[in-house]
Amino acid sequence: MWDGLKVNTLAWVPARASRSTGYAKHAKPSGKGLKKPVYAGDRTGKLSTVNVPIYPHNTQAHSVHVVECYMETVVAVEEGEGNKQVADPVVYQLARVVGDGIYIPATNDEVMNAEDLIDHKSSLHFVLDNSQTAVCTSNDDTFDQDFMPIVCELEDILKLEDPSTQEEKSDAVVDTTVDLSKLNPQFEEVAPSESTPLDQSGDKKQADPVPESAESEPSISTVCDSWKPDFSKLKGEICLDNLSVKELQATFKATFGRETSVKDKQWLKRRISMGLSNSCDVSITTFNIENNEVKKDKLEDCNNKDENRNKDLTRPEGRNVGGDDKILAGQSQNIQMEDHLSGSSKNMQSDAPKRPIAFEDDSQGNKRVRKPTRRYIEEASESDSRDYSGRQVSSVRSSGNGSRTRVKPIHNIQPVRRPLVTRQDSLGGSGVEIPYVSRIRRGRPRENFMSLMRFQPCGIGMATRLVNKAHDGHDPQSDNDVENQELKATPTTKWPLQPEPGENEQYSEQSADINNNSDEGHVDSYADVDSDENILTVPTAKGGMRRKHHRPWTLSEVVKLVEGVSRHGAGRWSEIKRIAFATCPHRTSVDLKDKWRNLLRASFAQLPAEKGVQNSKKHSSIPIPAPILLRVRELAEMQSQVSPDLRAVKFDGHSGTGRNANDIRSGFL
DNA sequence: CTTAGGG
DNA sequence: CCCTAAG
Repeated sequence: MWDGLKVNTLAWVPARASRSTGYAKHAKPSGKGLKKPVYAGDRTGKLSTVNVPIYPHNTQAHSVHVVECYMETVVAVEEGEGNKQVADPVVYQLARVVGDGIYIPATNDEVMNAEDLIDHKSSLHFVLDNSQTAVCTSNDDTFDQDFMPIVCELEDILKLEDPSTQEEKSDAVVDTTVDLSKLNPQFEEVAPSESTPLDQSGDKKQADPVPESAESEPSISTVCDSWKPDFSKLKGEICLDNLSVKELQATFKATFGRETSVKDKQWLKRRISMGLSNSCDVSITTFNIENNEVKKDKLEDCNNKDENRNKDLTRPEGRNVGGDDKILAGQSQNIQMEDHLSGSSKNMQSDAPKRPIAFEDDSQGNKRVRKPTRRYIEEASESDSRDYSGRQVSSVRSSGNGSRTRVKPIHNIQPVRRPLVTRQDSLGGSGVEIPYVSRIRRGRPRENFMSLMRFQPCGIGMATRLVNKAHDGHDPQSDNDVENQELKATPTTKWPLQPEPGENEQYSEQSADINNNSDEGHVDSYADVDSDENILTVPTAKGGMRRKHHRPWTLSEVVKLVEGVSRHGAGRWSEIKRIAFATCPHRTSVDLKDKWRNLLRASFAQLPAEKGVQNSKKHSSIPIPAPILLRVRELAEMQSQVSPDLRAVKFDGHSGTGRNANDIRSGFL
């Protein structure tokens, strides 16, 4: 058990949290140096804790609370430490041991099946790995130290890679993949055994809050069967069943952002539904708490499972078990509720005075006021005093020192090589050229980029390519010798066998391509895009130009985002980033915010039409399925972040009033 | 460092 | 996406 990891086993391994927030901070509890392994949940429902030993200091059991569970990641906090640990969840990812301490990110199938098999806890147990040293040859000390996988010994998982054989597997194995509920503790109580969600909305409320492990278990495939049509019933009308292989492939692409050559309908459907189920199987807290009673919001979740959430509040164990908000919000939620219940609306009152007086009367649109940005001032001023341009800018830059750490050193290093790079000032068409100083490095700072990606399925591909790229033509802005060296120096061999780079998303064509010997070789049309350094633009197929490191959002990313917002509330971007996007080193919290903003627009823009599964725009970006947009809209309304005019279109009375329980940061928007 | 907004 | 201001 302590002899390290068996080859071909799956393990939950700590993942780096994010590049923006940093691993050490969140995943490495100070002082302890080691993170606790975690187990994701079991079928009996309530389980959100598990006892695991902690290596190497002792083998004493430790409890961990699973607070979040996404497809490939599990987030947990140490149990019983309440307050301080809530802020420090640890993210674990499923990985496979391929030998000699080499890990590769779990494939999609593995993830799915692990989720599935995890339910049958009899069939798995966890062991701690003491073979860190073998595993971690990295230079990243935190990595070495922190590596502590838990293993699910599930050999059979390995056999599930072949889509063609999957079809022959028992339904129990194959079809449950959609039912994330089993993996995520918070879902345990909400999985309806049958009946379509749309129908449930009424009864579910009064439904007996008995754990349905007993009922739902035998009907796994029922759930699934009913789920698919259900999904098609959603206003979005995605009906995977009716789609041809071609269409399924298209949907797959839309969902995961890449093509697939798999022709297996079942396989495609599974994958797509899984990509989407993240959003639609998820229960959302859409209720308001008023006067000590839970009032369901008018808004309905995709599957209307939220009703079940109400039960959580009345159920005794609910508080202890609740998967998401309840734990994450944790203690503060109690406070929140106090506020709500006491009717003192402390939030509002205490917040209001703090607000600048100028905002007082701006009941709705109290957006932050911004004075003109420095850039704007600069550019504006430069447009009429061109001879200053050089010095002015640079002086301003240097005055803003500290915050621009990524610019300054570069200047110091290579001041001469870029004597005068200029860009066209777009301001007012004046055509003034101004120094390009501020654009030297567009990418975000790459703090330990490589080590960061080591555990990121989504990063591997990029990493590999980065290394390759390090040799080819330096772009004009190759002021990054340091980085390049770093890249070359760092052996990208941590997950060497991962032929499936991509974006960590819920796909893995690995199996497919291997088995089909597929014609379509290039699976990864997007991953290249983000090879960083290439700052400029690349020609796209349509002749347009696209920014080089623009990485289109995949549907599943969108789904994750939406889900994240639903859990943590819009605005908690770093939180969402850390938890839901732990496996996506790109996508900073800012990105999330931006994307959400776009989704918001999209969701309301689409309102009038209210038709069309996938807006048949010729947008090169992926179309957002209507159900998702719908949910975005719901969340937006829920969190009263709909702009007034848009809101007018939708609801009438319910606009700015009710702050729901989900809106933890009520009083400020 | 994080969030909000403008570009 | 990028950038910056404001906390």
